[in-house]
Amino acid sequence: MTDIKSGPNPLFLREEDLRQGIELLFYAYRDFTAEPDAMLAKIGLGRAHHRVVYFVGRYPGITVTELLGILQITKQSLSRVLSDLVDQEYIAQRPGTKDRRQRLLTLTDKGVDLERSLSDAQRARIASAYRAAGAAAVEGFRTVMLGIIDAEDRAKFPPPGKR
Amino acid sequence: MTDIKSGPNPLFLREEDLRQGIELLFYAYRDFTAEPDAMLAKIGLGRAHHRVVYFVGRYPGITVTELLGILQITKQSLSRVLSDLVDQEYIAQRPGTKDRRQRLLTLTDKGVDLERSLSDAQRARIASAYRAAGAAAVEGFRTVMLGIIDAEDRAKFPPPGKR
DNA sequence: GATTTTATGTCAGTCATGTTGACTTATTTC
DNA sequence: GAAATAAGTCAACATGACTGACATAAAATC
Repeated sequence: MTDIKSGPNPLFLREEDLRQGIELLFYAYRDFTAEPDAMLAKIGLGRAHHRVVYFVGRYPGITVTELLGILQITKQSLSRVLSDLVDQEYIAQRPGTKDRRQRLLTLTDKGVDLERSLSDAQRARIASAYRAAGAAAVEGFRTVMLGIIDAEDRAKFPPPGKR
Repeated sequence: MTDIKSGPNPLFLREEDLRQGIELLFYAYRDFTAEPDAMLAKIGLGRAHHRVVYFVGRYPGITVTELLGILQITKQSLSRVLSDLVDQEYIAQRPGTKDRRQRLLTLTDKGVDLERSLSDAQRARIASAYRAAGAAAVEGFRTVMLGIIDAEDRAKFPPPGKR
C-alpha cells in the first residue's frame, strides 16, 4: 500500500478516490429518484413509467424501438408500462408516415402535466446543485459524467457551444 | 419563454441545461450498474447483494440499522439479501461487544473477493473518466454531486484536504 | 426491579419491474 | 414472392421493493 497521504493529486488515483466516486453516484441517484418515486406511488405508477414519460417528452414522435434502445429493457417490459400510459391517456400513439409499422409516441396534455410535475423535483435539485457549484464546476461535472457514460451515447450530449 | 440562445451562461439555468443534467444521471447510472449486474446474474445474485457487500466492505463492523439507513430500504428487504450472503459465507456476523443486541457485519475472505471483482469494473470506469477529465473537472464533479445528494449525507464525503 | 424501548429477525402477502421464450400481424425491403 | 423488421401478445418466472404483524433478546429508563 503506497499510502503517501499527500495533498490532493487526483491523477494519482487512490483507492479512496475511486470508492468516493462510486458512492457519489450511489447516493446521488438514490436521492435523485426518491421524490418522483413517492409521487408516482400515489397515482399507482412506478419509476419505469416516469422514464417512459420522460423520454417521450424529450423526443416527441419517438418510436418504440428507439425507446427500447435508450431504456435498455425488453419490449415485453416496456409493453406493460407503455400500455398503462396509453390506456390512462398520458401517451398517444400514431402510425409513422414514412413507415406505417411504427407507432410514434407523443405525450398528451395530461402526459405533459405528469412529466412536468414528476421532473420538477429533479430539475429543482439539479438547478440548486448547479447554482451552488458555479459554472466551472458544472462543466467538470458534465465532463466526468460523459466519461462514465458508454461512448455510444455521448453524442446525445452536444458540447456547450453547439447548443 | 425568454430564449436568448446566448453562449453558455450556466447561472441562467435554461430548461435544456437541467434536462441534460437529468439525462447525465440516467445514462451514467444505467451504464455504471450494467457490468456488475451481468456478473451478479451469473452467480445467482442481484444488485441488492452488491450494495450490501459494497457497504459492508466499506464500513467493516457496520450494524444492520446503520446499513438500513444507508440503503434506505426496509429491514424485510435487507433481510432476504443479507441472509443469502451470510448463508453463502460472503458475510460474517458477530455480536456487538458494547451492545450485544447488535450484529456486526464483516466480509469474509470470499466476500472480499466478490466485492472486489464486482466493484473493479466500476472503479475502472471512474478511473478512466477521472483521468480523461483531469483534476479540476473531478473537483467540479464532486461539488455538483454533493449538491445533488441530500444534506444529511454530505458529511460522508470529507473535503480533499481532510482526507 | 419492572417497564419500555431498541436491535434484530421472521412469516405472510403483495406489487413493480425486469427476464426468457414462443408466437402473431402488418409492413417494408430484398 | 420471400425475408426481415416494427410492434404486440401470452405465459411463466425472478428480483427486490413494500406493508403488517409478531417474536426475542438486550439495553435503557422510570
